[in-house]
Amino acid sequence: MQLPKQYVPHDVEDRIYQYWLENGCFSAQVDATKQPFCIVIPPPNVTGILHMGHALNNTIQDVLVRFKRMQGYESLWMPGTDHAGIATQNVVERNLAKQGLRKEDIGREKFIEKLWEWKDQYGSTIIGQLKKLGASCDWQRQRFTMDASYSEAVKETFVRLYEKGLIYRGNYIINWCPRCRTALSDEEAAHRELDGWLYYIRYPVKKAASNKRSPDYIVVATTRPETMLGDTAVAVNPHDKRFTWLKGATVVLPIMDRELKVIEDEAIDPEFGTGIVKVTPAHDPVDFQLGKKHGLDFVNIMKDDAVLNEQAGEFSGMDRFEARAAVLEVLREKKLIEKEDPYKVSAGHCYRCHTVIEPRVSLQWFVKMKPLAKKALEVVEEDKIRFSPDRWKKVYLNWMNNIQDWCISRQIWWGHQLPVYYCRNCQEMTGRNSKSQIPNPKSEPEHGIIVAKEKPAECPYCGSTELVQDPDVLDTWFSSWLWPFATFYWPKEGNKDLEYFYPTNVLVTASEILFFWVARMIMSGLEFMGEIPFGRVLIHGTVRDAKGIKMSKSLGNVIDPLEIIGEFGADSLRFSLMLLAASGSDVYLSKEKFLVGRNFANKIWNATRFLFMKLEESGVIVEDLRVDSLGLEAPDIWVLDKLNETVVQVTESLENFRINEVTKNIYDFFWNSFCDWYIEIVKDTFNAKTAGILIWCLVTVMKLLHPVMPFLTEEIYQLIKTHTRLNLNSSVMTASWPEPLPFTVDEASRMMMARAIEMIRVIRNLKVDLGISPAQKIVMKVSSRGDFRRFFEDNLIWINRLGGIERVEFVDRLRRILFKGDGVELDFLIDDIDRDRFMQSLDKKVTILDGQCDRIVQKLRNEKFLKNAPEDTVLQQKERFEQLSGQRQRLEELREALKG
RNA sequence: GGGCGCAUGGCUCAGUUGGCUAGAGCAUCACGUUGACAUCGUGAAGGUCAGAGGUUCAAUUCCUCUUGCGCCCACCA
Repeated sequence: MQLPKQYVPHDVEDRIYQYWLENGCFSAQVDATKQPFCIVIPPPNVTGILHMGHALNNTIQDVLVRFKRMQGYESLWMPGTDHAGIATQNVVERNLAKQGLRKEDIGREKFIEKLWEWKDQYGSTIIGQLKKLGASCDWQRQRFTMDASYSEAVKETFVRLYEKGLIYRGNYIINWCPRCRTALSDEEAAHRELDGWLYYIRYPVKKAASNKRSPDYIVVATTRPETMLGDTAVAVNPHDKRFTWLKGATVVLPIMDRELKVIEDEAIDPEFGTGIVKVTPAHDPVDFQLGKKHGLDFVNIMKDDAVLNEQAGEFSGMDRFEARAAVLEVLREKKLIEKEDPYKVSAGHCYRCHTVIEPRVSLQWFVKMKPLAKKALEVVEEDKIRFSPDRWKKVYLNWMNNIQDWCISRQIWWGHQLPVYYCRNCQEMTGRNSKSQIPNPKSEPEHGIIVAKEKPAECPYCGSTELVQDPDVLDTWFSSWLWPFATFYWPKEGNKDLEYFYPTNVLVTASEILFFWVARMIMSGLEFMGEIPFGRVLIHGTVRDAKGIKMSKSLGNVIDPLEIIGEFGADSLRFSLMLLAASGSDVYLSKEKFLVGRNFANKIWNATRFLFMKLEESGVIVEDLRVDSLGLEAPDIWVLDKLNETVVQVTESLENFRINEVTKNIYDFFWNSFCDWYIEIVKDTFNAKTAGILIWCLVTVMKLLHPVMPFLTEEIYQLIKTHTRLNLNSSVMTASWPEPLPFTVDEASRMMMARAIEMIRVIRNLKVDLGISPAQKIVMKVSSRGDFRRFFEDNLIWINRLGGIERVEFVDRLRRILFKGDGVELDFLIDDIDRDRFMQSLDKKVTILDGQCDRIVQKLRNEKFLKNAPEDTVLQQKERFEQLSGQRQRLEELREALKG
């Protein structure tokens, strides 16, 4: 069988993935004889298309899961998707808009139907893409956050929290997205700084309380002038002497001609603006607090699409930004604007559609977070849950300590409808933004509100059967936060899977959803399971483009992982990503970066191809490796020692989530030690012994590399089976993780190899320094004694080969010496050497050595160093000095000899 | 306003209790088709480890400050 000269991933990947699926390689079962290892996938949105962030996130997970599986754990990677309320609804709404329809035109039921249709058709796109990436998820367990069983869990938790008094309904100021027309949580409002203006507006003073003469007007500063239409007070700091006269005065709101109260509050910063604040309790979070505290009126001036309502008088019907301009115009006309300063305005933006958020008083449902946060703080403080990198611990604790109540009701249709029923008889079914805008928070259960998993037959308060379910749905994260246990069909009784796999082991995620998701999962796990949901949180960096800008579709700077897979293969993509993703640091990508992975895959492929060729050529049959009976020679021991070292390092790096070290170590061993040295060394002495070692190294590397490059390693593993008689596992992915081979390396042979390798480098260098073509084989005269002489002669074949040497003549003494090493002197049988060039290179080496020696001498002459430094260090430096000065001495002699 | 992170050859990064000659890959240059691989081989050049100060016998590494870049949090009207 002839293998192609280049590794062609397309021929391999789909076939192998299919093989894994058919053999149930990804499925995990409860197995009491094994330790479980479980990762739950951060469920991608059903609207999702695989991007580099996913590729990074999921490759890390796959590496860990595959590693643990090979280590003998019952390894489960739980997959699934998130219904992504707002995002998905937006997509389907857009599709509807193409037909000129709004969701209201077809009604809720029909619209939901359309959403499910869309989900069935496109919702698994990203799952297919994850398969392309090589993800070894247990697909039979795939879950969706709106599965019937999952909905049960959502309802269960809502009811439990409500019964515990941790869920309440109330009129509060919330973040409102006028485009999505829904409330958002604080986390969903992303603050961004924009260039804006600070307007100074004059408010006329009608009458002052004191008889003293007072100004005709006061000046307030605002960035959102249109909100003045909802002003019901002005406020000053009680200690601000400038405005004592204002106390008891009546201020008139321009345009609206409304009388405003004057209030005093410590919260007002006298330094800011004019020291007087306009207060708009219904449209500003701070003002809302002031309004509640001082019993102000709440005037809501906007409809749910941020168009001003009838409360806005002449501006009614205008969009908020139109109204801003219009209000300013009127004020300018009336000469009520004192000044306008350019100003950086920080405004919340909807994290789904990026529209500017409007703070707004609204009747919503909330979760009380402080009680849930308590334990979630403890488990992280006590390191029961550990973050990697650990700096995230601080970020987490800081957020958790300052946690605010969570607004969970959304005014959209796609999602889990609140398990809340209103009795028409007891509850007046007013609209959400009824005229009564005065906040009326009640944590006591209200009459006529029934919270239950199923619709009750009648109202428990009055017996009426006219019950209506709350039309709102829950925040998507209210279902996602149950992911680590709801995916195991919690709260079903006698749940063996849940018992076995929960708590899960590692959660791998980007820092962006630390608060949205990770923190909340910790709270929900503790609350509902009474146990942490995972022991480790691995936080990786953000994927950026070559300039360091975050990759995003809207910026058009994305590199499509599927395109990379198409061009270079999934393994190349994975390897390159893992190599670049140092733990927790951001990844800067450009297309060229994937060449490393592609080239490495190709290198492995060709080394394999070569080994198979040699096997066929020589007719050697490779059977299981028996190190003790092979009669290992120096290069064999050397390479197996390096291999052992690699096994240890790679295993340790994986245990510590340092995946970029894994790729580096394997790359280095395979390319340098194995290909550049060992294969070259044994090329001419290929026999049963070396074949065994070569194949053993290859098998071991395939295992070590399998978590990162699953396809290539499986393909080669299978090929090894057909080319040898090794007793291998059916698949590399279920093979056992490598252990270091049990043998000890004697220090002497290790030294011999190191010296031989060094000598070959010297010979190669000499050729360059002497102006000899590397292709030209030279005859070398050698004077060597003792062990190294013996080693030299024993290993002559490969030393000659790698040094480009025709033959070696051993002599007692050299007349001319080109190199003096430890126990060896060399000369080339060649007359016309480029003496100047050679001298030059010698000079340079001497200079470098001089510098190094000087530094050490300085240290060794320093009494304080000798006194204070540990003995080891001093000894080390002394040895080092011996070595360097020896080298220097020999170079000096060479120089003298050449001169003379 | 508070907190965090990063700054190492042209580029991307290693450098894990302070002490071997600060390493690698890519890019550059020179040479090379020696029976796998030009997606390759051999070799070379390239670094005041951002700046200043401090601790120490010794600092890329620890501390302080400065500068530059990035991120997160916050009720800066």
